Amino acid sequence: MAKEKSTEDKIINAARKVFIAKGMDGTRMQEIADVAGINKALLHYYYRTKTKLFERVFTHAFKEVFVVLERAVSNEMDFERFLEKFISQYIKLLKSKSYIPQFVIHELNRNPDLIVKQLQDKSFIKEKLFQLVDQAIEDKVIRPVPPVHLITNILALCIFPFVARPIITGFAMDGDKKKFKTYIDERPEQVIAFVKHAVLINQKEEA
Amino acid sequence: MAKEKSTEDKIINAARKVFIAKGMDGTRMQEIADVAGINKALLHYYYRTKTKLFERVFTHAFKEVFVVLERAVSNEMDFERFLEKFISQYIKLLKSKSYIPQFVIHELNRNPDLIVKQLQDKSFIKEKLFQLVDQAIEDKVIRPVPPVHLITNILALCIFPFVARPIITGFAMDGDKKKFKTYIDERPEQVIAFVKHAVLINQKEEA
DNA sequence: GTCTATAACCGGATAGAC
DNA sequence: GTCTATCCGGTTATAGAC
Repeated sequence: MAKEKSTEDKIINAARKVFIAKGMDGTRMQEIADVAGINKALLHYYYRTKTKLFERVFTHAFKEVFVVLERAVSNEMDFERFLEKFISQYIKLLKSKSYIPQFVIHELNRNPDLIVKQLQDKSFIKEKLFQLVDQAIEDKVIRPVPPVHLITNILALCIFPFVARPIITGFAMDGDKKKFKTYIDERPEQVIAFVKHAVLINQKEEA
Repeated sequence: MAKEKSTEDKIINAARKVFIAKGMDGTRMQEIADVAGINKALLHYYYRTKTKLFERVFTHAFKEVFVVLERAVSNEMDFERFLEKFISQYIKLLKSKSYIPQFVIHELNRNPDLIVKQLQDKSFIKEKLFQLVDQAIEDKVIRPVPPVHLITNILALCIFPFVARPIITGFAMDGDKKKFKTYIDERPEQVIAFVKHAVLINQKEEA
Protein backbone atom coordinates (compact mmCIF):
# COMPACT_ATOMS: atom_id res chain seq x y z
CA MET A 1 0.00 0.00 0.00
CA ALA A 2 3.06 2.26 0.08
CA LYS A 3 2.06 4.07 3.22
CA GLU A 4 5.64 5.36 3.56
CA LYS A 5 5.94 9.09 3.76
CA SER A 6 8.67 11.53 4.45
CA THR A 7 8.63 13.19 7.85
CA GLU A 8 7.78 16.47 6.24
CA ASP A 9 4.72 14.94 4.58
CA LYS A 10 3.62 13.38 7.83
CA ILE A 11 3.88 16.75 9.53
CA ILE A 12 1.96 18.62 6.86
CA ASN A 13 -0.80 16.04 6.75
CA ALA A 14 -1.12 15.99 10.52
CA ALA A 15 -1.05 19.78 10.68
CA ARG A 16 -3.78 20.05 8.06
CA LYS A 17 -5.97 17.65 9.94
CA VAL A 18 -5.60 19.36 13.30
CA PHE A 19 -5.60 23.00 12.17
CA ILE A 20 -8.67 22.46 9.99
CA ALA A 21 -10.51 20.71 12.79
CA LYS A 22 -9.56 23.06 15.61
CA GLY A 23 -8.42 26.30 14.08
CA MET A 24 -5.19 28.18 14.75
CA ASP A 25 -6.05 29.03 18.36
CA GLY A 26 -7.49 25.65 19.26
CA THR A 27 -4.54 23.69 17.91
CA ARG A 28 -1.70 22.39 20.10
CA MET A 29 1.66 21.56 18.62
CA GLN A 30 1.66 18.46 20.79
CA GLU A 31 -1.46 17.18 19.07
CA ILE A 32 0.04 17.68 15.63
CA ALA A 33 3.11 15.78 16.78
CA ASP A 34 0.95 12.95 18.14
CA VAL A 35 -1.07 12.68 14.94
CA ALA A 36 2.10 12.72 12.88
CA GLY A 37 3.60 10.06 15.12
CA ILE A 38 6.66 12.12 15.83
CA ASN A 39 7.73 14.44 18.56
CA LYS A 40 7.16 18.07 19.21
CA ALA A 41 10.74 19.25 18.81
CA LEU A 42 10.77 17.92 15.29
CA LEU A 43 7.95 20.20 14.32
CA HIS A 44 10.09 23.15 15.23
CA TYR A 45 13.00 21.68 13.35
CA TYR A 46 10.99 21.71 10.10
CA TYR A 47 8.82 24.78 10.68
CA ARG A 48 10.32 27.12 13.17
CA THR A 49 7.07 28.37 14.66
CA LYS A 50 3.43 27.41 14.96
CA THR A 51 2.54 30.49 12.95
CA LYS A 52 4.72 29.46 10.03
CA LEU A 53 3.26 25.97 10.00
CA PHE A 54 -0.22 27.42 10.16
CA GLU A 55 0.39 29.79 7.29
CA ARG A 56 1.63 26.98 5.15
CA VAL A 57 -1.49 24.94 5.88
CA PHE A 58 -3.78 27.90 5.43
CA THR A 59 -2.37 28.93 2.07
CA HIS A 60 -2.80 25.42 0.77
CA ALA A 61 -6.35 25.17 2.09
CA PHE A 62 -7.30 28.51 0.63
CA LYS A 63 -6.04 27.50 -2.78
CA GLU A 64 -7.94 24.23 -2.65
CA VAL A 65 -11.29 25.97 -2.44
CA PHE A 66 -10.42 29.10 -4.39
CA VAL A 67 -8.65 27.97 -7.54
CA VAL A 68 -11.88 26.46 -8.72
CA LEU A 69 -12.82 30.01 -9.66
CA GLU A 70 -9.67 30.32 -11.65
CA ARG A 71 -10.42 27.14 -13.58
CA ALA A 72 -14.01 28.19 -14.06
CA VAL A 73 -13.17 31.30 -16.04
CA SER A 74 -10.60 29.59 -18.23
CA ASN A 75 -13.14 27.44 -20.05
CA GLU A 76 -15.15 29.13 -22.74
CA MET A 77 -18.77 28.04 -22.93
CA ASP A 78 -22.28 29.41 -22.97
CA PHE A 79 -23.64 30.75 -19.73
CA GLU A 80 -26.13 28.00 -19.05
CA ARG A 81 -23.49 25.33 -19.35
CA PHE A 82 -21.13 27.42 -17.27
CA LEU A 83 -23.70 27.44 -14.47
CA GLU A 84 -24.23 23.70 -14.64
CA LYS A 85 -20.56 22.85 -14.76
CA PHE A 86 -19.48 25.30 -12.15
CA ILE A 87 -22.12 24.43 -9.56
CA SER A 88 -21.91 20.68 -9.93
CA GLN A 89 -18.13 20.61 -9.94
CA TYR A 90 -17.79 23.02 -7.06
CA ILE A 91 -20.18 21.15 -4.81
CA LYS A 92 -18.45 17.92 -5.72
CA LEU A 93 -15.13 19.44 -4.74
CA LEU A 94 -16.51 20.78 -1.46
CA LYS A 95 -17.90 17.36 -0.57
CA SER A 96 -14.37 16.02 -0.57
CA LYS A 97 -13.00 19.02 1.37
CA SER A 98 -16.06 19.67 3.44
CA TYR A 99 -14.31 21.10 6.49
CA ILE A 100 -12.15 23.54 4.64
CA PRO A 101 -14.64 26.32 3.92
CA GLN A 102 -15.43 26.91 7.57
CA PHE A 103 -11.73 26.79 8.43
CA VAL A 104 -10.76 29.33 5.78
CA ILE A 105 -13.65 31.62 6.58
CA HIS A 106 -12.99 31.57 10.29
CA GLU A 107 -9.29 32.30 10.01
CA LEU A 108 -9.93 35.03 7.49
CA ASN A 109 -12.34 36.68 9.88
CA ARG A 110 -9.87 36.38 12.72
CA ASN A 111 -7.15 37.90 10.60
CA PRO A 112 -8.42 39.71 7.49
CA ASP A 113 -4.88 40.60 6.43
CA LEU A 114 -4.40 37.00 5.38
CA ILE A 115 -6.64 37.59 2.40
CA VAL A 116 -4.29 40.13 0.89
CA LYS A 117 -1.48 37.61 0.48
CA GLN A 118 -3.83 35.03 -0.99
CA LEU A 119 -5.27 37.28 -3.66
CA GLN A 120 -2.01 38.60 -5.13
CA ASP A 121 -2.45 38.93 -8.89
CA LYS A 122 -5.85 37.32 -8.88
CA SER A 123 -7.85 40.31 -10.01
CA PHE A 124 -8.01 38.97 -13.55
CA ILE A 125 -10.35 36.25 -12.24
CA LYS A 126 -12.76 38.85 -10.98
CA GLU A 127 -12.58 40.73 -14.28
CA LYS A 128 -13.27 37.61 -16.27
CA LEU A 129 -16.15 36.49 -14.08
CA PHE A 130 -17.84 39.89 -14.10
CA GLN A 131 -17.35 40.08 -17.84
CA LEU A 132 -18.97 36.68 -18.26
CA VAL A 133 -22.06 37.89 -16.42
CA ASP A 134 -22.19 41.22 -18.22
CA GLN A 135 -21.96 39.45 -21.55
CA ALA A 136 -24.79 37.09 -20.67
CA ILE A 137 -26.92 40.09 -19.76
CA GLU A 138 -26.08 41.85 -22.98
CA ASP A 139 -26.95 38.72 -24.95
CA LYS A 140 -30.29 38.55 -23.17
CA VAL A 141 -29.41 35.13 -21.81
CA ILE A 142 -30.03 36.22 -18.26
CA ARG A 143 -32.01 39.07 -16.79
CA PRO A 144 -29.99 42.09 -15.66
CA VAL A 145 -28.49 41.50 -12.24
CA PRO A 146 -25.34 43.07 -10.77
CA PRO A 147 -22.45 40.61 -11.24
CA VAL A 148 -21.33 40.78 -7.60
CA HIS A 149 -24.72 39.71 -6.45
CA LEU A 150 -25.10 36.88 -8.90
CA ILE A 151 -21.65 35.54 -8.17
CA THR A 152 -21.97 35.77 -4.40
CA ASN A 153 -25.41 34.17 -4.68
CA ILE A 154 -24.01 31.18 -6.49
CA LEU A 155 -21.14 30.83 -4.05
CA ALA A 156 -23.49 31.21 -1.10
CA LEU A 157 -25.73 28.42 -2.37
CA CYS A 158 -22.76 26.12 -2.90
CA ILE A 159 -20.74 26.86 0.21
CA PHE A 160 -23.23 27.72 2.95
CA PRO A 161 -24.48 24.18 3.63
CA PHE A 162 -20.96 23.01 4.43
CA VAL A 163 -20.35 25.92 6.75
CA ALA A 164 -23.69 25.70 8.51
CA ARG A 165 -23.76 21.92 8.63
CA PRO A 166 -24.31 21.55 12.39
CA ILE A 167 -27.26 23.94 12.32
CA ILE A 168 -28.83 22.35 9.26
CA THR A 169 -28.33 18.86 10.62
CA GLY A 170 -29.63 19.82 14.05
CA PHE A 171 -32.50 21.99 12.92
CA ALA A 172 -33.84 20.32 9.82
CA MET A 173 -32.64 16.73 10.18
CA ASP A 174 -33.07 15.96 13.85
CA GLY A 175 -29.32 15.40 14.11
CA ASP A 176 -29.37 12.59 11.55
CA LYS A 177 -26.10 12.75 9.62
CA LYS A 178 -27.32 10.37 6.93
CA LYS A 179 -30.02 12.84 6.03
CA PHE A 180 -27.41 15.55 5.66
CA LYS A 181 -25.52 13.39 3.22
CA THR A 182 -28.65 12.85 1.18
CA TYR A 183 -29.34 16.56 1.25
CA ILE A 184 -25.86 17.32 -0.04
CA ASP A 185 -26.22 14.75 -2.79
CA GLU A 186 -29.37 16.54 -3.95
CA ARG A 187 -27.73 19.93 -3.85
CA PRO A 188 -26.16 20.21 -7.32
CA GLU A 189 -29.46 19.55 -9.06
CA GLN A 190 -31.38 21.80 -6.69
CA VAL A 191 -28.95 24.69 -6.85
CA ILE A 192 -28.66 24.54 -10.62
CA ALA A 193 -32.43 24.61 -11.03
CA PHE A 194 -32.76 27.40 -8.48
CA VAL A 195 -30.19 29.63 -10.12
CA LYS A 196 -31.46 28.92 -13.63
CA HIS A 197 -34.99 29.88 -12.73
CA ALA A 198 -33.66 32.92 -10.92
CA VAL A 199 -31.77 34.42 -13.84
CA LEU A 200 -32.18 32.60 -17.16
CA ILE A 201 -34.54 34.39 -19.50
CA ASN A 202 -35.99 31.78 -21.83
CA GLN A 203 -36.28 29.14 -19.18
CA LYS A 204 -38.68 26.47 -20.49
CA GLU A 205 -39.91 23.48 -18.62
CA GLU A 206 -37.91 20.41 -19.55
CA ALA A 207 -39.06 16.81 -19.82
CA MET B 1 -26.33 59.94 29.03
CA ALA B 2 -26.66 57.44 31.86
CA LYS B 3 -23.57 55.48 30.92
CA GLU B 4 -23.68 53.82 34.37
CA LYS B 5 -23.84 50.06 34.27
CA SER B 6 -23.71 47.33 36.82
CA THR B 7 -20.50 45.35 36.95
CA GLU B 8 -22.33 42.33 35.66
CA ASP B 9 -23.47 44.28 32.60
CA LYS B 10 -19.99 45.56 32.00
CA ILE B 11 -18.68 42.02 32.11
CA ILE B 12 -21.30 40.61 29.77
CA ASN B 13 -20.84 43.39 27.27
CA ALA B 14 -17.08 43.06 27.32
CA ALA B 15 -17.30 39.28 27.06
CA ARG B 16 -19.63 39.52 24.07
CA LYS B 17 -17.29 41.87 22.31
CA VAL B 18 -14.18 39.78 22.86
CA PHE B 19 -15.67 36.31 22.41
CA ILE B 20 -17.44 37.31 19.20
CA ALA B 21 -14.29 38.91 17.80
CA LYS B 22 -11.84 36.19 18.81
CA GLY B 23 -13.81 33.05 19.51
CA MET B 24 -13.68 30.87 22.59
CA ASP B 25 -10.10 29.70 22.03
CA GLY B 26 -8.73 33.06 21.00
CA THR B 27 -10.18 34.92 23.96
CA ARG B 28 -8.19 35.76 27.10
CA MET B 29 -9.93 36.44 30.37
CA GLN B 30 -7.47 39.27 30.86
CA GLU B 31 -8.71 40.97 27.72
CA ILE B 32 -12.32 40.73 28.81
CA ALA B 33 -11.32 42.26 32.14
CA ASP B 34 -9.45 45.07 30.40
CA VAL B 35 -12.38 45.86 28.10
CA ALA B 36 -14.77 45.79 31.05
CA GLY B 37 -12.42 48.06 32.99
CA ILE B 38 -12.25 45.68 35.92
CA ASN B 39 -9.91 43.00 37.00
CA LYS B 40 -9.57 39.35 36.17
CA ALA B 41 -10.48 37.97 39.58
CA LEU B 42 -13.82 39.68 39.39
CA LEU B 43 -14.73 37.75 36.29
CA HIS B 44 -14.35 34.56 38.25
CA TYR B 45 -16.38 36.00 41.07
CA TYR B 46 -19.38 36.49 38.75
CA TYR B 47 -18.89 33.56 36.40
CA ARG B 48 -16.82 30.82 37.92
CA THR B 49 -15.14 29.69 34.72
CA LYS B 50 -14.34 30.91 31.24
CA THR B 51 -16.55 28.15 29.86
CA LYS B 52 -19.57 29.32 31.83
CA LEU B 53 -19.08 32.90 30.68
CA PHE B 54 -18.68 31.71 27.13
CA GLU B 55 -21.83 29.62 27.23
CA ARG B 56 -23.80 32.55 28.48
CA VAL B 57 -22.53 34.72 25.64
CA PHE B 58 -23.02 32.01 23.06
CA THR B 59 -26.58 31.22 24.02
CA HIS B 60 -27.50 34.86 23.79
CA ALA B 61 -25.78 35.28 20.43
CA PHE B 62 -27.43 32.17 19.04
CA LYS B 63 -30.84 33.41 20.03
CA GLU B 64 -30.21 36.79 18.48
CA VAL B 65 -29.79 35.32 15.02
CA PHE B 66 -32.11 32.35 15.38
CA VAL B 67 -35.32 33.63 16.92
CA VAL B 68 -36.01 35.53 13.75
CA LEU B 69 -37.14 32.17 12.37
CA GLU B 70 -39.50 31.78 15.27
CA ARG B 71 -41.03 35.18 14.64
CA ALA B 72 -41.23 34.52 10.92
CA VAL B 73 -43.54 31.55 11.28
CA SER B 74 -45.84 33.22 13.75
CA ASN B 75 -47.17 35.75 11.26
CA GLU B 76 -49.76 34.53 8.84
CA MET B 77 -49.45 35.93 5.35
CA ASP B 78 -49.23 34.90 1.74
CA PHE B 79 -45.99 33.35 0.58
CA GLU B 80 -44.79 36.23 -1.54
CA ARG B 81 -45.14 38.68 1.29
CA PHE B 82 -43.53 36.20 3.63
CA LEU B 83 -40.48 36.12 1.38
CA GLU B 84 -40.25 39.90 1.20
CA LYS B 85 -40.71 40.44 4.89
CA PHE B 86 -38.44 37.66 6.00
CA ILE B 87 -35.53 38.49 3.74
CA SER B 88 -35.58 42.23 4.28
CA GLN B 89 -36.00 41.97 8.02
CA TYR B 90 -33.42 39.27 8.41
CA ILE B 91 -30.74 41.11 6.46
CA LYS B 92 -31.54 44.25 8.39
CA LEU B 93 -31.06 42.36 11.63
CA LEU B 94 -27.79 40.83 10.47
CA LYS B 95 -26.46 44.24 9.52
CA SER B 96 -26.70 45.27 13.14
CA LYS B 97 -25.19 41.99 14.40
CA SER B 98 -22.89 41.39 11.53
CA TYR B 99 -20.17 39.52 13.40
CA ILE B 100 -22.47 37.10 15.14
CA PRO B 101 -23.17 34.62 12.33
CA GLN B 102 -19.52 33.76 11.86
CA PHE B 103 -19.06 33.46 15.61
CA VAL B 104 -22.03 31.13 16.07
CA ILE B 105 -21.13 29.03 13.06
CA HIS B 106 -17.53 28.64 14.11
CA GLU B 107 -18.28 27.62 17.67
CA LEU B 108 -20.96 25.22 16.51
CA ASN B 109 -18.47 23.57 14.20
CA ARG B 110 -15.90 23.34 16.97
CA ASN B 111 -18.45 21.85 19.31
CA PRO B 112 -21.55 20.47 17.57
CA ASP B 113 -23.08 19.41 20.87
CA LEU B 114 -23.82 23.04 21.58
CA ILE B 115 -26.58 22.94 18.99
CA VAL B 116 -28.57 20.37 20.92
CA LYS B 117 -29.07 22.67 23.89
CA GLN B 118 -30.01 25.58 21.67
CA LEU B 119 -32.69 23.73 19.75
CA GLN B 120 -34.62 22.28 22.69
CA ASP B 121 -38.33 22.35 21.86
CA LYS B 122 -37.79 24.25 18.64
CA SER B 123 -38.94 21.55 16.25
CA PHE B 124 -42.32 23.24 15.86
CA ILE B 125 -40.52 26.01 13.95
CA LYS B 126 -39.23 23.52 11.45
CA GLU B 127 -42.68 21.98 11.10
CA LYS B 128 -44.32 25.33 10.52
CA LEU B 129 -41.71 26.46 8.00
CA PHE B 130 -41.85 23.24 6.01
CA GLN B 131 -45.62 23.38 6.09
CA LEU B 132 -45.56 26.93 4.77
CA VAL B 133 -43.51 25.83 1.79
CA ASP B 134 -45.56 22.71 1.15
CA GLN B 135 -48.73 24.76 1.22
CA ALA B 136 -47.33 27.26 -1.26
CA ILE B 137 -46.46 24.40 -3.59
CA GLU B 138 -49.90 22.89 -3.26
CA ASP B 139 -51.48 26.25 -4.00
CA LYS B 140 -49.33 26.56 -7.10
CA VAL B 141 -47.79 29.73 -5.76
CA ILE B 142 -44.29 28.35 -6.14
CA ARG B 143 -42.88 25.55 -8.22
CA PRO B 144 -42.26 22.28 -6.40
CA VAL B 145 -38.98 22.41 -4.50
CA PRO B 146 -38.02 20.42 -1.40
CA PRO B 147 -38.59 22.65 1.66
CA VAL B 148 -35.12 22.03 3.12
CA HIS B 149 -33.51 23.27 -0.02
CA LEU B 150 -35.64 26.35 -0.36
CA ILE B 151 -35.17 27.30 3.27
CA THR B 152 -31.43 26.74 3.30
CA ASN B 153 -31.19 28.65 0.02
CA ILE B 154 -32.87 31.68 1.52
CA LEU B 155 -30.75 31.52 4.64
CA ALA B 156 -27.60 31.08 2.57
CA LEU B 157 -28.36 34.16 0.51
CA CYS B 158 -29.01 36.24 3.62
CA ILE B 159 -26.21 35.01 5.86
CA PHE B 160 -23.32 34.10 3.58
CA PRO B 161 -22.18 37.66 2.77
CA PHE B 162 -21.66 38.43 6.45
CA VAL B 163 -19.71 35.26 7.00
CA ALA B 164 -17.58 35.60 3.89
CA ARG B 165 -17.11 39.35 4.22
CA PRO B 166 -13.30 39.38 4.09
CA ILE B 167 -13.26 37.28 0.93
CA ILE B 168 -15.98 39.29 -0.78
CA THR B 169 -14.37 42.58 0.20
CA GLY B 170 -10.92 41.41 -0.84
CA PHE B 171 -11.91 39.64 -4.01
CA ALA B 172 -14.68 41.71 -5.48
CA MET B 173 -14.14 45.11 -3.89
CA ASP B 174 -10.39 45.54 -3.87
CA GLY B 175 -10.50 45.76 -0.09
CA ASP B 176 -12.79 48.80 -0.11
CA LYS B 177 -15.06 48.54 2.90
CA LYS B 178 -17.39 51.26 1.66
CA LYS B 179 -18.18 49.14 -1.36
CA PHE B 180 -19.08 46.27 0.92
CA LYS B 181 -21.52 48.49 2.75
CA THR B 182 -23.14 49.50 -0.51
CA TYR B 183 -23.32 45.88 -1.54
CA ILE B 184 -25.05 44.94 1.70
CA ASP B 185 -27.52 47.79 1.31
CA GLU B 186 -28.47 46.41 -2.10
CA ARG B 187 -28.85 42.90 -0.79
CA PRO B 188 -32.48 42.82 0.37
CA GLU B 189 -33.79 43.95 -3.00
CA GLN B 190 -31.42 41.63 -4.89
CA VAL B 191 -32.11 38.58 -2.78
CA ILE B 192 -35.85 39.06 -2.85
CA ALA B 193 -35.86 39.37 -6.64
CA PHE B 194 -33.54 36.39 -6.98
CA VAL B 195 -35.66 34.11 -4.82
CA LYS B 196 -38.92 35.26 -6.35
CA HIS B 197 -37.72 34.52 -9.85
CA ALA B 198 -36.34 31.23 -8.65
CA VAL B 199 -39.57 29.85 -7.23
CA LEU B 200 -42.65 32.02 -7.78
CA ILE B 201 -44.88 30.68 -10.53
CA ASN B 202 -46.79 33.62 -11.95
CA GLN B 203 -43.92 36.02 -11.71
CA LYS B 204 -44.75 39.00 -13.95
CA GLU B 205 -42.54 41.94 -14.69
CA GLU B 206 -43.50 44.87 -12.53
CA ALA B 207 -43.35 48.56 -13.34
C1' DG C 1 17.23 13.98 11.59
C1' DT C 2 15.33 12.61 15.75
C1' DC C 3 15.04 12.31 20.46
C1' DT C 4 14.65 13.87 25.85
C1' DA C 5 14.73 17.45 28.90
C1' DT C 6 13.95 21.92 30.11
C1' DA C 7 13.63 26.86 29.68
C1' DA C 8 10.53 30.64 29.48
C1' DC C 9 6.21 32.20 29.36
C1' DC C 10 1.21 32.45 29.51
C1' DG C 11 -3.40 32.05 31.19
C1' DG C 12 -7.18 30.28 34.12
C1' DA C 13 -8.26 30.04 38.59
C1' DT C 14 -7.90 30.89 43.75
C1' DA C 15 -6.46 33.00 48.41
C1' DG C 16 -6.98 36.47 51.16
C1' DA C 17 -6.75 41.54 52.35
C1' DC C 18 -9.72 45.49 52.25
C1' DG D 1 -17.85 43.42 45.78
C1' DT D 2 -13.37 44.47 44.39
C1' DC D 3 -8.62 44.37 44.59
C1' DT D 4 -3.41 42.36 44.59
C1' DA D 5 -0.63 38.55 44.66
C1' DT D 6 0.19 33.99 43.50
C1' DC D 7 -0.36 29.17 42.32
C1' DC D 8 -0.05 25.77 38.92
C1' DG D 9 -0.85 23.42 34.74
C1' DG D 10 -0.15 23.82 30.07
C1' DT D 11 2.20 25.57 25.75
C1' DT D 12 5.68 27.24 22.55
C1' DA D 13 10.18 26.98 21.73
C1' DT D 14 15.14 25.73 22.43
C1' DA D 15 19.43 23.09 24.14
C1' DG D 16 21.95 19.43 23.61
C1' DA D 17 22.69 14.24 23.46
C1' DC D 18 22.58 10.54 20.11
